[in-house]
Amino acid sequence: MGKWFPEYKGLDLSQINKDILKVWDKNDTFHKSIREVNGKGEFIFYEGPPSANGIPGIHHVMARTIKDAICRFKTQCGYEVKRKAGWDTHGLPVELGVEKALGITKEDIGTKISIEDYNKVCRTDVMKYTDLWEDLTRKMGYWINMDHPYVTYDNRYIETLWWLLKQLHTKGYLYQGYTIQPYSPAAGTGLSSHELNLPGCYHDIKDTTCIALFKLIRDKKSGFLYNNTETSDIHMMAWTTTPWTLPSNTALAVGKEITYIKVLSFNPYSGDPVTVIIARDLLNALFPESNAGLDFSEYKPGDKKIPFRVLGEFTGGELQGINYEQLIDWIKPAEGAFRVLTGDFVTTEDGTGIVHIAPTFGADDYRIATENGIPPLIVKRKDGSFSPMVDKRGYMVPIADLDESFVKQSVNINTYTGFEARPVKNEYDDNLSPDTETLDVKIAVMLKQQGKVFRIEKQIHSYPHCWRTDKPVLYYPLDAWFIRTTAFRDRMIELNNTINWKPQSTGTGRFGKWLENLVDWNLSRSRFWGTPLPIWATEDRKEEKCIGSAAELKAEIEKSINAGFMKNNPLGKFSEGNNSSENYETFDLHRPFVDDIFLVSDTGRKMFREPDLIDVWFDSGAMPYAQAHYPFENKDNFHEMFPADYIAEGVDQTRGWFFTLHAIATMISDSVAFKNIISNGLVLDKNGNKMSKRLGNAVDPFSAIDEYGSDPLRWYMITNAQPWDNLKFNISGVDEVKRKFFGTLYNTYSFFALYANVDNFRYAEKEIPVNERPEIDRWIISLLNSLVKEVGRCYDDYDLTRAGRAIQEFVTENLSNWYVRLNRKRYWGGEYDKDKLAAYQTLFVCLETISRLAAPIAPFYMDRLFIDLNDATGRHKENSVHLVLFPIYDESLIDKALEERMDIAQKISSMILGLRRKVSIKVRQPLARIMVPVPDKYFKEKFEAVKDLVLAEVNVKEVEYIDDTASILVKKIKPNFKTLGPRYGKLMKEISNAISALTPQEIVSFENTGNHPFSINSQQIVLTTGDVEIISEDIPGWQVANDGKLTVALDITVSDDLRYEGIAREFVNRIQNIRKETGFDVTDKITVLIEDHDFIREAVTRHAAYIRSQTLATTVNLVNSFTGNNIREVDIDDTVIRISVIKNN
RNA sequence: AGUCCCGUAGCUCAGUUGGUUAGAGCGCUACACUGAUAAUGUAGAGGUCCACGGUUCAACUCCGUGCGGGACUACCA
Repeated sequence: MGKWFPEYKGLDLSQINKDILKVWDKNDTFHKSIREVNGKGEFIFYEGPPSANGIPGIHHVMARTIKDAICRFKTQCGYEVKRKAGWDTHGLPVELGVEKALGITKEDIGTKISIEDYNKVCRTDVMKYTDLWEDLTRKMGYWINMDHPYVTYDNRYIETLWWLLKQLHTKGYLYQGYTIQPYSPAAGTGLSSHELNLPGCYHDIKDTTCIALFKLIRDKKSGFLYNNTETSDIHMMAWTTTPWTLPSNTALAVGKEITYIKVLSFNPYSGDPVTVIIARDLLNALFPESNAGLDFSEYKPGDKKIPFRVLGEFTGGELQGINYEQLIDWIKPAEGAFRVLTGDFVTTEDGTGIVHIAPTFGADDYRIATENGIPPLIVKRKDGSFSPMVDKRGYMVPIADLDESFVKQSVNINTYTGFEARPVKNEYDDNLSPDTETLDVKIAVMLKQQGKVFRIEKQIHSYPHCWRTDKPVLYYPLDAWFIRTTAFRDRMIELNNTINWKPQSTGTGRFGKWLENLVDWNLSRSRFWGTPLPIWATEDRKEEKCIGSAAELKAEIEKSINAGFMKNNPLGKFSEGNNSSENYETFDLHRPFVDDIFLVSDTGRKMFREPDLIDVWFDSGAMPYAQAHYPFENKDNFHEMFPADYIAEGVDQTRGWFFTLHAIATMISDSVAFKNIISNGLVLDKNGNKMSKRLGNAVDPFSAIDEYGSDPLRWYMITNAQPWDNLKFNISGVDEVKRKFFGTLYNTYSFFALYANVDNFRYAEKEIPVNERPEIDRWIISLLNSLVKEVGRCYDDYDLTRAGRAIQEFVTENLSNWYVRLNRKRYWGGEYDKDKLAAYQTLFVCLETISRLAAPIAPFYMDRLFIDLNDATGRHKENSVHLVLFPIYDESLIDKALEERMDIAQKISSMILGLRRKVSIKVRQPLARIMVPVPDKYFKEKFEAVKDLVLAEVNVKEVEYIDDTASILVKKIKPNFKTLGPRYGKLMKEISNAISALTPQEIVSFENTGNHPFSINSQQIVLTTGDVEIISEDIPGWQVANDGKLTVALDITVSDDLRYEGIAREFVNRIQNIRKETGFDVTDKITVLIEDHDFIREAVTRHAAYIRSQTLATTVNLVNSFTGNNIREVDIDDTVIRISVIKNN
């Protein structure tokens, strides 16, 4: 005898989770699933490596479900799905975590703790929650290959990174420059953006602002400006909140499309006439409209009201390229300075619409200056280095610090002397009292005396402060290494257009726009735990070397030893070509060890390593290469792992991992790194707030999985909202999924198993051809095939949400609530005949197909279901749903007409049930007939096919069609806007009114003749039946219900015959309940004795046979008195009857 | 500030090329049904489809401008 279909006491998804994990372990299911079928080939997935120094959260379950479901689906499609796990181990979060744990700050590293010890702590700390992560991976059913995960701190991983960097360096794409970064002069350190975002960093401070006047040089370019000027000079006005940057000014920026005007007026401080240029939109901010009419001749210096006159108008584009005189002549810059540029960041919201550019102190300034070849204002120091004219302590450079010949050439000692060695903000010098005149004020006053300023004002604005010292931050240029990503901008955009983004808008919008506005990638990080920059340079930076492999480094060190710069070779034990971890553990490429390596230049000079680390995003973005240790390994089969077919991460990775993957692949391989991508949104708490440990609203994935099992969690996350929408995570939603979807599916299976076991169904019989099965079987099979088609299409399109929703709808609505409900009687009792077999086969196939369709999203329960179905029948040789191929749909089994018929049946049934409820007649009480008006000629044919189902469902004897339309039906007519709208346009409103005004007679005649001519505004209009919708709304004297075109009427007369039958059904119901309460088995035979009573006598006598058949009773007798036990009292229509139900021996 | 996502019932979400009664589930209320029962059915209450403007015979749907929530990037005279 074959196995049974297992029957369960209840649905415990948490237990199933655990059981299935054991089964997978025992059968090694995951490894078996990594195979290809039918030569499908590989499907490559890249895992965005998590960092194991944090505890996994519920959002990781979300992201990983999305990853997992697609990979499982592709496995089911026959692909060999490659997916290597990895760990991200470098980076600031790790360091900050360690700093916190050790109670130290960045300054302590190298002093209180050695870099070596510090990095040692980082190395262990970063893996501290590895166990938790692996546990989550396992419990949530995330199938990823954990056998040999890549680890970014591994020397082999770093070696690939170095190789990649060398490729870029060789081609000139890796260069040193500087970048404007927030810097704390008081703490002597740069600040990261997150340090700037710490709460309380921004304070309001009061600054001196001024509008400076930049005198233009009259030449060919500017000549057109002077044609109607009364003054000999023309000035551009530029506003600044940091007058101390004015000495560093080397350019002015205007907006290309912005309109500027030339204004004649007086300098309010000197009283001299001036001609100035300002944006037209901002004219009245400086020159009040009310002063426009003032007489120039009456103006006296010192007057509050200053007359002005507009003399001309031009665009920013016309001003481009004009030269001006240096505003403050302390230090001369290199050639090419003092030019008007155009910049897209210039606005007319405040100031003058003209922006002063100091390339050494502003990010925008730096960028626009670089793009236009404008030199920054820098000074040469005694040690030969160059720096901005403000030093890192926040002081104007003292003349004494400067190179002597530079001073001779470029410094105006007379003018500079009063200002050198002053702090740019008083806070930087503890000896200065807060009310000391600031440098800003001093400069402003100086400009005022020289007539070079138009207005001086105090302004309050918010400004970032250093969180350690609480002193204002300085934006300061710091050395950094860059990758020239801008050189690849167009190619990156081109390649991006070939990527399938989900949602598309993230690709074209957020990511696409990011690429269009790309700047060079700042690779430098002044930290300790990370991949060191493999560049060595001589002290004067004239010569540099970029190292691309361990072997190369070893060889270079040998040269260095020969040159006498090193004593021994730290890579001495390393042997090239041996890729074992042992070989790669004989040295360490991290700091401080690399810092102690000195190389020799080609000219024999000593070279030092550049102290920076590289951005960790380079680590993760290089993962396609580095996980393979390319090109040191996998050189020939790299195409089998690159590019990825699919990746998925949170949308917050757009500028992170998504970008670095894309950039590196473009630069190194001229290829995309991934072909398809899902970027998901955030997981918020149920109120839409960000989850955080601090607020205590974070959901623990482990306890959620433990309570519900992973499947409901996964199902909820996928089906509740599209992945890219933020998910408001509510655990009650998980509970609902459990009850609604899994509960219903489990019930359906339980129902099937119960009867299949009774009848010993094992799917051993020959399959009954679908066209020989009953209508309702063909209907559910049709829907099932439609479902397979739809779900497959959705998965193929990376649309998990639609796939899951379609499956759920099918299971709960169609399979359970309609198919099983209507077919229950086919399974219990009766012969094991063809009809019953068809019922079993149909339901079995539905269940089995569902398990295969839903397996990617709910891998545990679906495998349970599949195994239970398959073990009893042995239909598949595979012992897991994850090893079986995705179902294939049969187009010929999809019958849309049949689906429509059943839709009619469902609607009419529910209308009749509604009517019964309205008049309070129980469904158990049979009724004689329903009447259905026939809306069109095909209707009768359609309804005949499903008539029996409807009648059985609503307990009515027969159906009567009403095709005679005129007499009893009350009709309603509605215009069909879709056909009429395009034809009549503006007349629609009146036509609509005319149609609703039709009398019943007119409607009838319209129906009979098939057209209805009439006129509106003397325009002739002819309606045909296609232009309107005629529905039968009411049948006077009947209980009637409507749903769209469908109408049904119910005859509610209860004759004696019907009443007797109703009573008999009441008895069946009571006896069934007694059977169940008493604990009889479903198959037990019984004897029923009913106390005789006038009210029920006729009913029981007439329908004894019916009662017997329904309740498995051998005898149903009326008696006057009882003996024996199990005597109950039942209430039938308020009459109490005693009844005895006894199991036969 | 820029870019992107979202805004439909108390809650979570559908709503397909614009077409006239805007749907589902949960929750609430009432009544039914029940040898699938931690289910199920029917009905009721609950909507200015964020606002305003435009296109159109017709806008939840298309366009524009705001407002609100969120994410990322950036911090500017």
